[in-house]
Amino acid sequence: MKIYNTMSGKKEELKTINEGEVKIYACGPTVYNYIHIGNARPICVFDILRRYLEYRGYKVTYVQNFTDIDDKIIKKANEENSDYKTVSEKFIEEYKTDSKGLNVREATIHPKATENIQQMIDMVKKLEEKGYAYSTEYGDVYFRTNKFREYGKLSHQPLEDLEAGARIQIGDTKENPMDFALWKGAKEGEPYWESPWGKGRPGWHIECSCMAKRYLGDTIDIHCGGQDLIFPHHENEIAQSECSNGVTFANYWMHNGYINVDNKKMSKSLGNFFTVRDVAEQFGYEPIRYLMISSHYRSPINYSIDIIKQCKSALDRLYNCRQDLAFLADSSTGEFKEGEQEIKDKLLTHKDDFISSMEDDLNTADAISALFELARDINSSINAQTKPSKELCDFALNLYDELSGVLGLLYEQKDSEVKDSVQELIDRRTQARKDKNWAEADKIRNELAEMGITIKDTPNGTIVVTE
RNA sequence: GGCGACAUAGCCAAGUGGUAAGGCACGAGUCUGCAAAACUCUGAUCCCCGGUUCAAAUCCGGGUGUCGCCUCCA
Repeated sequence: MKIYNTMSGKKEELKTINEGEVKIYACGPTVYNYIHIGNARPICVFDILRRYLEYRGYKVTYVQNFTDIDDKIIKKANEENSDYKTVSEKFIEEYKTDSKGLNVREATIHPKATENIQQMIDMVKKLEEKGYAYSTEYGDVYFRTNKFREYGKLSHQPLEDLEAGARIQIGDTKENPMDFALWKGAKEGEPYWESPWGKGRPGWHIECSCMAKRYLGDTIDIHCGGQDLIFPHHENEIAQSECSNGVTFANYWMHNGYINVDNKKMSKSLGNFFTVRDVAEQFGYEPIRYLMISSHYRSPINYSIDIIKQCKSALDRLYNCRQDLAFLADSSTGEFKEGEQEIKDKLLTHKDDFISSMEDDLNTADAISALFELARDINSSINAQTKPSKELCDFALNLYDELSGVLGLLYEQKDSEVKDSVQELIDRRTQARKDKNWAEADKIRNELAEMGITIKDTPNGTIVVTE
């Protein structure tokens, strides 16, 4: 598989440290609020990366952290007259609700920053011993950026250029404006942990360096996150990890593009965000996931209600195909018939297309078009036929589920169990239609509609569409 | 100021040298008692100007426009 590596700026063939295994670290949320559509993008995209790698036979260890101690969490807790732990625990639960709704699989490990304080203290100590860190009179510890010659290698900006744009704060005790906090001395009323530098708490960047090291090792295969983490977060992680461990931190860096609103980046600070929860309540979760898949993960996406509606319609098409096929598979019998082998071969070409798209830097937009082509062939070559064999139906259904499963789509499977009372109405209507008693048939259909049940007639019987 | 991304039909969006995938919406037709679904058909000289080439949406140069990072942010 080819992956675009931010570090090199090129697509590279994925070569893992251990054959057949991939170690992935994905930066997780700071839990002080509901996630918005922009946050949902890396969550969905890298879930698909993981699913695809597993589909291709890799053993994937996927670590995604929760930042559960941070300025913003403390601020939120103060606003609500609460404490950081109450806030973070609440929003970890809310996060899990949303990610489950988006059909994102749980990470192999979901570590929390506060469960790794000792590891962070140890790493900061080590950096201090090696001369990469210094403490100040306020109990803060900073990373000495100009000691790390490669600082800026991920964002492709030499330190001097970064400095030129940096803001210097009055009263700053840093040696250099680009130095960043590894450990923050506790201010009055803030949560703290004991450390060699007094009471304090970890800086944001050190968390990820430590959790990646603890759960995946000194060098990992893929590190991923949003483009806005390239600088300074990931740059700083590299500085911390490589200076303390002495080896390359991550072999591949993957970054997803932004979700925009009216062509402006969706962000909490701009306030132009839509929460996943709100959109899901109106349209369901799945159109959000579909939106992430419908374009390449590095391209920007312009969010709008209209786009979500389009995604929903596109999903309906995929669901319709599957529903008809499943219905048919249920009622059909027998082994491959004459001519069906050709149909099978034709369907398989879409699988090849699907895989080669995914192999090319996770081109989900191209991959999903293969799924639509598969749907079209299933509709015309199987669903429209009166008596396809059971073997062909099952083959097609398995293939369809296989490919949609890699993308994590079509997970809102409708309950195929139809209530007896409903089935009875449908049977009565079927009889009425046989008798050409259209008035009675339409009356029953209206009754069903009033119950919120939509039906459609196919050559192979009547299907319940929604209930 | 430094670094970077993007510009393809009404909308969304693939395609990185050989005359434009897919989806949504619209229209026409087929099928069906009707409805729904499905199927078929219809629609783009790929932001502009040069250049390279037998051949460019695709490479090079120059414009124009939009956005991002350099500050917490996915």
